[in-house]
Amino acid sequence: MDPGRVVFDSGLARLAAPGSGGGGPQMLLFGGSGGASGGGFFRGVPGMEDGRVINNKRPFFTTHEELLEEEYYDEQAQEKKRRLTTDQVQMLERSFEEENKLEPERKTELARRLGMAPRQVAVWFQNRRARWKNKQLEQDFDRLKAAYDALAADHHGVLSDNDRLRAQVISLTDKLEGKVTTPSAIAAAAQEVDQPDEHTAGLMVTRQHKGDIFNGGTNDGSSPVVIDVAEGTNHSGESGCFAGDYDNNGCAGQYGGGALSSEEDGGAVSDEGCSFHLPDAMLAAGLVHQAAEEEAHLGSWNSWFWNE
DNA sequence: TTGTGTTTTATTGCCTCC
DNA sequence: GGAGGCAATAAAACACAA
Repeated sequence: MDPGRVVFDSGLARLAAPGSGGGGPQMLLFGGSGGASGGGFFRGVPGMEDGRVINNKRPFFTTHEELLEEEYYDEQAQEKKRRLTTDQVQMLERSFEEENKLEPERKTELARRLGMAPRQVAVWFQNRRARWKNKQLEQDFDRLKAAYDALAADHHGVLSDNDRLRAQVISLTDKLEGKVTTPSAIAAAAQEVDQPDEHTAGLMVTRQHKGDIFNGGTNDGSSPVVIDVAEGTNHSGESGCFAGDYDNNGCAGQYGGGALSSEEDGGAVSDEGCSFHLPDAMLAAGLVHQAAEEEAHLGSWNSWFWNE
């Protein structure tokens, strides 16, 4: 094709009707603003004047065969870019929805039907995949954020439960004020307090005592599970809900360290002269455990406890 | 009209696969 | 080694508020 030849006629009209026959004059990029931004087709395009090539630059409209020449395309790349028409974009979008990867045959066919260079089609798909990926990432982020928010709300609920249970502990402590020094009294106190709700029970089941003292060694699941309040831990190695809440130094606090020392501390109980209070069923259970250890020193009351 | 932010088109360089 | 994909980026086109 003569480099100086410019085809004006139906270039845009054909673009407005994609697929309306191939082989005719096609539009390539560059060439001013084809519509939205106003101005003539060739406004501001170097080498063009009244639609005529006035130097050795190629025209904006050319044949399909030339569109397929990458060399020609590269040559044109030095000029201004222009946006694809609405129809071109729509068709590309439809094609992208069918398959977001572009096989060579499809690329060639799309380029032919849209009057674009194959490389242009490839670039469009590349950029479209990038936009699609970004959108996916945004959606993933939104989903994760929603999940996080739900978890945070749930966590807030747990904290509220925690506060409520603390208040319950204080209330029950008041009710159960008084010296409790014997295993039978402890057991009675434990029975007096409210049955723990599901949440409290969950908190209580924090550790299966190895070598359960009540059963003489093995824990078959039927024996009491105790919480180690003396260490102020939740038995996962971290400070738990009640960590630091109870004075574990000496007997001054509600729970004297000696009185509630766990078997990890050696199990030896030295609560002489100390008195302590039972806050609720949970802690009473801890005291039951503790008292049992005391009894272990004095002699076995295991059978007594379970047969009581 | 102009400044500024966003979107779109295109390039570059690197990587992977055949 | 060539083809194709992707991330990063440039730059033109576009949108919009002041």
